[in-house]
Amino acid sequence: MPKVAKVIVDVPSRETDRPFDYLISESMRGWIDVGSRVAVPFGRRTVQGFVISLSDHSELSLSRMKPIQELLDHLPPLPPDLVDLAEWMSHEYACSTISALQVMIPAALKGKAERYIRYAEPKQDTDVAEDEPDWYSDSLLQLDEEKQIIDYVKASGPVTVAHLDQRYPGQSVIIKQLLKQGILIESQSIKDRMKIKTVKTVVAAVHGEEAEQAMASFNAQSKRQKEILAFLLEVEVPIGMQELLSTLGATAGTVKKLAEKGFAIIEDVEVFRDPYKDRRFKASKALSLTPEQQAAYDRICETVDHQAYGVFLLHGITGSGKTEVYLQTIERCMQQGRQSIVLVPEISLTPQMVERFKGRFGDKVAVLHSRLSAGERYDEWRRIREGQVMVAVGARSAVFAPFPKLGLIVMDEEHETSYKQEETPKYHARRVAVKRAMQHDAVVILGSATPSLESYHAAKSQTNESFAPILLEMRERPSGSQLPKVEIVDMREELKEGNRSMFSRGLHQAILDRMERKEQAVLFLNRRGYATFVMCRTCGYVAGCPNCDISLTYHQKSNNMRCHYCGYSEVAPSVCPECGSEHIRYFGTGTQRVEGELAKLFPGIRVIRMDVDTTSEKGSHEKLLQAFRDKKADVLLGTQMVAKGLDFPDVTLVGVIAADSSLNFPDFRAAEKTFQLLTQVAGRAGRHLLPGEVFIQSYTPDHYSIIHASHHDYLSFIREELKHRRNLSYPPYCRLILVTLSHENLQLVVRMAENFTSGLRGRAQQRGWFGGLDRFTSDAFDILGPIASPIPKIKNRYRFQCIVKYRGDLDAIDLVREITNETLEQLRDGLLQISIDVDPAMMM
DNA sequence: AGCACGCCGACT
DNA sequence: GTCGGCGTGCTC
Repeated sequence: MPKVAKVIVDVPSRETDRPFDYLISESMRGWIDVGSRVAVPFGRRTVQGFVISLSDHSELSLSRMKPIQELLDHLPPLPPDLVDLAEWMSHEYACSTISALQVMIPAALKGKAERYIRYAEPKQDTDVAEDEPDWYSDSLLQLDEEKQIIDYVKASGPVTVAHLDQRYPGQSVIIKQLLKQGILIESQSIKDRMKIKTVKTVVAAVHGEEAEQAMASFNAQSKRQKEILAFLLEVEVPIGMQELLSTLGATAGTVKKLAEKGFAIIEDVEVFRDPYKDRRFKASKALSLTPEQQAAYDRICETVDHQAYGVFLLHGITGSGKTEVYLQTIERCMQQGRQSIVLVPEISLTPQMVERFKGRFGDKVAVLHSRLSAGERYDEWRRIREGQVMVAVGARSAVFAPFPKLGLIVMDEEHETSYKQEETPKYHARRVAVKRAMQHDAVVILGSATPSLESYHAAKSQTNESFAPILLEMRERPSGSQLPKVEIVDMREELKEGNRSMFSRGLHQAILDRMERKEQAVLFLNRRGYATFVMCRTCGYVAGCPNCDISLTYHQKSNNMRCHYCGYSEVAPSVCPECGSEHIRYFGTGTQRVEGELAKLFPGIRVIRMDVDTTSEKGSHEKLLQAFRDKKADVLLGTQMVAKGLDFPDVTLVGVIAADSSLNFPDFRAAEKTFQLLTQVAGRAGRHLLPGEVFIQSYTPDHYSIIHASHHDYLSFIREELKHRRNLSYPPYCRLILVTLSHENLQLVVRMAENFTSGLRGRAQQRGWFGGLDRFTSDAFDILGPIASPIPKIKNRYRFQCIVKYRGDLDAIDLVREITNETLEQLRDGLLQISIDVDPAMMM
């Protein structure tokens, strides 16, 4: 039996990001496992840690090792495969192992040390006894207080430091002294943030003849007890204390008496907080599949039935019934005794979505989402860990659901950027899902109407560099309904003809029509963030970087425009360099402005506005949508968030105010994002009985992303976009790492950023990464920057960034990490922060 | 991250 | 002369 445990301690620092060896005491052997959560002494405090492996040996001598102090859970919170996955993540995303482990478990298990104080029983022949005169000789006043504290601790047993501080305020000095003298002793143990909720249950402890004897033993006075026992004998199974008391009108004292006599047993039983306890879910049965659905399902099942690893990219237009394919594949897995994970973007984890899974699989489903309380989340997670459910539905982090026999991971809307975590560890759930599927010989289904370029390219090229999904297509809607007609409106024409408003005449008229017909409209303002770009309203010209082909960001203070990839900058023009028009200015419209304009142009119009301001409150998101569903408004006006997962029967008009604002967002994915957004929006209208109409307003109406979106033509779009990416060498033709350095001192951070890039460049040169080695461009490795970050200062810290471009087969992550460590060592002031973002979703 | 050890300024 | 400032180094 192993005596040594390698433990990753919960101390977030670079120096402690490695295993520490601990002895497993005799009594704990056999209980400690890989994935166990333990309390260990670390320095002079106690911290939480995770066992990542067991061993019989250690580099350290026995005497230098400390024993594990405490085992914190009955069942290790992490199965071994997740421990392996955490180590993989720490390499792939250049994050600490502890941060990877922490993201896998619910917040409730993030235990912190609590300090306890108890009285040290004086031993007859120790120094403590001899020291006594010493501390008795202090001033009488203090002596009195000391005595009080000692007596209190003696009487009440171990108490927390916090409690003692509260009871004897301002006397921490005395307590410290007593600790120093060894009269009081301090200990620490890990306390979870959340307690397991229990409920008292009662069950009869006697049966048959015994029970008869017991029943006979009651006298007139103990009539109540007799009643209770009779009841318990009848129900046989344990019954909740509350239920027992209320049905019989008895009191807890009576039941306790019965238990004391040994006739009944009162037990604490764990209960699970069920967030969907009061909801009724309409049971649903498997629908019959269309030929397309059937073909996809059959192909996937082939792999599922072999219990082999496989990734499928299910490309199906909006309304083609992808969810039904997921549901039936999950069913198939379940029949084989294997569990499934369903990942959905947080924003579409709506009650309707949950209903589909609960309706089909009932209480075999656990749901994990951010709106749950920490306790509810913890309980749902435990139902997974303890094998009580077969399906986990949730956002990004549900990819870590600790199932024993994982058979399937479904990732719906796989192109969504919310699958990339923006905080450390900055993982992408898609990559993690693929990795987990490999570990488990499981299947991944990536579903989307507009697959990401990464996934589509991987499927087409079948270079198994990262993963090579099998492409499955679904082009029809089971309902047979047609995709709506999309009209592109050229806003330059509108301006030319004297319409300076933000609504084209066509859209204006369409809104009036809906108000008259009592139908509804969704207006969509696809503005992302604050970044402003410079655009000509006459000809649609947008100032872009000559090197990077992304829009330049306008800076008001200096009146210049900059590229936040490579640092190129030029003065903002006052007339359009293309057509000479003076209608050139920075561009950006807020939802409030649109709302004001609507009120002005359409008297009496009822608008629900949905943006970060109106949805910051918990639950407000759903409330607003419900209000709109109840027809409390004519128009729903919002940003991205209105585009997803919405399905309103009375919406017959969708308007995109300005497709340009997302198209010219300074990011190489701007066109892709625009296409996805527009396709999604276009798919929203007219899904029901009423035919739908879509207006897309733009100053660059001939851009391929707008044209192809209007024809619902994914293939043409992706061909064109892939060509662009290849020409400029952006993903999926290379990989990127975004490195951001920050410090309060501007000069310092500039210098360190330069040191970092030159260090990186030098080392890459040594490895021969520069030069004409690769397939598409001149270099296999390139560094852009350093330049000021798009947000150059956050919380008084100046930020500089650089972008590392590299061919996927180079271990650039390792090199970046190495140089990061060296840079941090150059300036050991603890104030320099370097953040590494592998495969960044947003380059900000 | 904490926490202690360790070596230089303004106070009883 | 001491309290305490935070630089530096370590935690199995």
